[in-house]
Amino acid sequence: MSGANLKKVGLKVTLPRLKILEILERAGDDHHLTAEDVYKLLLEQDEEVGLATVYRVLTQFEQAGIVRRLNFENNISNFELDTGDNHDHLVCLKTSKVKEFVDPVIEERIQEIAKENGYDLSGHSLVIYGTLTNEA
Amino acid sequence: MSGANLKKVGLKVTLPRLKILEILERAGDDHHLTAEDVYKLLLEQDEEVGLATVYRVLTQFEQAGIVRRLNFENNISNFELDTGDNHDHLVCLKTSKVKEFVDPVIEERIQEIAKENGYDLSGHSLVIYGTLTNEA
DNA sequence: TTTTGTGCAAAGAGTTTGCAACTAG
DNA sequence: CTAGTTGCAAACTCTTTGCACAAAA
Repeated sequence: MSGANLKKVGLKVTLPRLKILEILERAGDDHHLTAEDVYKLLLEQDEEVGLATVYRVLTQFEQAGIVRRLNFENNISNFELDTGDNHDHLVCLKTSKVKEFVDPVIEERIQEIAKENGYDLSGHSLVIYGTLTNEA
Repeated sequence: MSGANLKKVGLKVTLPRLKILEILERAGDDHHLTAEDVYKLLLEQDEEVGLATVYRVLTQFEQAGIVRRLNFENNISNFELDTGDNHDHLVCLKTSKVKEFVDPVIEERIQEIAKENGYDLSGHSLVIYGTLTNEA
């Protein structure tokens, strides 16, 4: 993911956008960042980017399919790079650590359930909540 | 559900609480009301209840296990009577109509996934989004 | 009467927007 | 040059809180 990709979706290649992309990449799998998180990380590396810009950029990325917006229980948005695999999430209620998983069985049932009920499926959101017991 | 049940969970039987309970009951399966919805319904039947009270009461009901709080995509809370069956939701993106379902296969997979990943399962949230095609 | 609940207005959190200054193409 | 982008402050939406008054037990 880089400048070329930004251009491809019709977004000018600017410093804030590149930096935010970089932060999302660096965050990896079990960090699903809030806008605030991204903003703070930018400050830590002495980038002068406003919080409003972070929101705008994340929203644009979402619309461009670069980023997924996740809504966990707290009514606050978390963002992750959209890797294309349509994974779901396991959230630890103690540590807030997030793990990703894909389950073909569930995936299939979801499609069937949508069909059975006369819905034209467009997506789903599955979050499993629990507490991590013995850390691997 | 009535005054007796309120008392059982340690809540005084008051008019706002009874009226809100009544509204939730009347709403039925495919109406998952926001606090605002409940508030407006109260006004429509000429009940003088403040929005803050609606929020307070719904939160108390949630803690008492009378009500479930649902968070769909929009980061706004919807409330429904907690019937005990742990159902999930199908949401129509056009009409916002909500349908409930229970799927044993998915239920089982969720338990397995939690275990496989070393999580002590405490709950989950599954929402399927789609558009209702030919209304039944 | 004592405890608990209520209404109102104000505060709070997260997010969005208007606008003048700036910058990539 | 000029259309798109940014930072800031102000606005907005949903939700919670402080407090004086009111109602339940």
